[in-house]
Amino acid sequence: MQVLTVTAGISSKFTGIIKYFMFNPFIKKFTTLLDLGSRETRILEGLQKTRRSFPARHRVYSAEEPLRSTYIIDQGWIAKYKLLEDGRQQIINYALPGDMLGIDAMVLEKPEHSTMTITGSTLWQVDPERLLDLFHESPRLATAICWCGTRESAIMGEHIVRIGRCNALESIAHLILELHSRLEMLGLVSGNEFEFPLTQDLIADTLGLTTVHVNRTLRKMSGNGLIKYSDSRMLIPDYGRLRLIAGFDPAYLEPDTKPPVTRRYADQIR
Amino acid sequence: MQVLTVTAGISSKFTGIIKYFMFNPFIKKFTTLLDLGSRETRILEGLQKTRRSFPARHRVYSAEEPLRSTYIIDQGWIAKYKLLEDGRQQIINYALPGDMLGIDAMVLEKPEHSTMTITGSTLWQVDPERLLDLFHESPRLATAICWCGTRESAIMGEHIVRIGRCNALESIAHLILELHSRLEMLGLVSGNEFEFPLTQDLIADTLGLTTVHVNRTLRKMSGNGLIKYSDSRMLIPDYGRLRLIAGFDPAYLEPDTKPPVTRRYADQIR
DNA sequence: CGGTGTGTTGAAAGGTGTCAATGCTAGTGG
DNA sequence: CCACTAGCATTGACACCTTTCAACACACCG
Repeated sequence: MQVLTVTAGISSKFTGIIKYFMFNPFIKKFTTLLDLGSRETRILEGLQKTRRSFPARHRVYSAEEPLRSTYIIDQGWIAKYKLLEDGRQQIINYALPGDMLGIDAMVLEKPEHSTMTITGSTLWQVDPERLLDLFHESPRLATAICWCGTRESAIMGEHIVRIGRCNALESIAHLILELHSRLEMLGLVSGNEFEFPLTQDLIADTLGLTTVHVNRTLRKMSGNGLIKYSDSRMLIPDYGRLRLIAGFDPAYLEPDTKPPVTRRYADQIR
Repeated sequence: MQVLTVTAGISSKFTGIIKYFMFNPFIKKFTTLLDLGSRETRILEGLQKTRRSFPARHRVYSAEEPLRSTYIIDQGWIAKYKLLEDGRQQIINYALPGDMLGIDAMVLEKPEHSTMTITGSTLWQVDPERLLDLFHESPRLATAICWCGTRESAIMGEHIVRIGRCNALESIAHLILELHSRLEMLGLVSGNEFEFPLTQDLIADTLGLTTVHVNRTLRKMSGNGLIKYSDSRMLIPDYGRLRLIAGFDPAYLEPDTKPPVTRRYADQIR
């Protein structure tokens, strides 16, 4: 549990900076896109000031109230969702360690969605005005943050396709595979098995289905040996077969190795 | 048709800069968020170099091929969509005058979706590396571009809700009202009536329905006096009633007047 | 003039939702 | 240690929204 004791902004005198990278999913994400100079690393670390913990099933912020903070997820699963007046609920997206939450706060008074923790979670609370500062201090990091937005849009786009044009089996399979890929990038998958804290209720609200139908589909998938699912853990016995059913291609989750942003201004690494 | 003859980067000596703002949906969009200095205006104008026209139902770029350009829409409707292997199609989003297309190109080799024109359209073609330059030249504009991304995410979020949790009637109503609001901001609505070039086929691919069902629902809506729809024109006789059915609130389309981004660094207007 | 794209309608099939009841497990408090 | 509750998973029967398949009308266009 040494990870948990790492302090924000810790000097590299105390902890090898490389080691810190490996343990901090937020900075690690940036290094997959850009080579970071030490000044840039310091700026990113500087964002991570206040650390807050939330229990499972706890609202982080609500679409009803003004949002004065941005967050960076250190650990835990968070759902962004919207509520309809009659109680219907739709989950828009999931945020995992390293993801940012509520960047909206930079340009909007109220967020476009509400958020709740799925599991117990710890977040870095960031002042949105500090984020604006970052845009002025390091244009390279600004583009990287834009990339985070682009990636999230890509995820939402896939989400739209699976809700709109896939049946229950396909869309559940696709959701499982997406989360699998994202967790794998975080080093949270071992042997195609991973923590999967979503209840059937949540899956239903994610894919626009009912709990009952999710249950039936999940049972069928278990029966067919497509998944093994119990005790909040998911196992994918035959990745290829599941992938085929879902029509899943993880490309939209992975950063390109050679986009313009990595080439241009590469000499300004600081 | 004077609008069409305005040249990019035109000097304010020739055309009052205010007038130019009013005619250019891209720059106009920025002015709703930020007060622009003349240098910033020049940077934005500088982006709009090559102007290209496309006929209706024409692909602008495809998810299969590398994307080397970003676009700014001057006029026309463009659909972002994805194709599944078996031919199913899902429209992710619509882009209207003033919107940007393919910002992905800044950070990705291949775009996350394909695009096609709905109507005949004219676009400004922008070099994505020039966009990167913009991040370095004007952090304020960079944040504004981020805001464009945030707004698009908000639109996609609403889209997810209407596909996932709304029935055909609700989601069609919601789509109509969203487009109505967006067109209204562009000054393209007169008396709750507006050009509506979507075929029932396209509506179906947008909302994850079938053409047949869209047709039936649309007929029912016409029968109830909810809409008047013919000849590519849409009329909303009773806005309040349609709004109620759709559960529509245009807040997610409108920029806040006082977000942090407009306050901080306001002294750096140049 | 025929072809193509779009809109329209009917009948039947099917996926998904609704309602309702039950079982199971973990946690709580007495 | 045992009721008791809350949350989640599971199942059956039935209704309904939506799809599928098929056919036809209409306008536009080369």
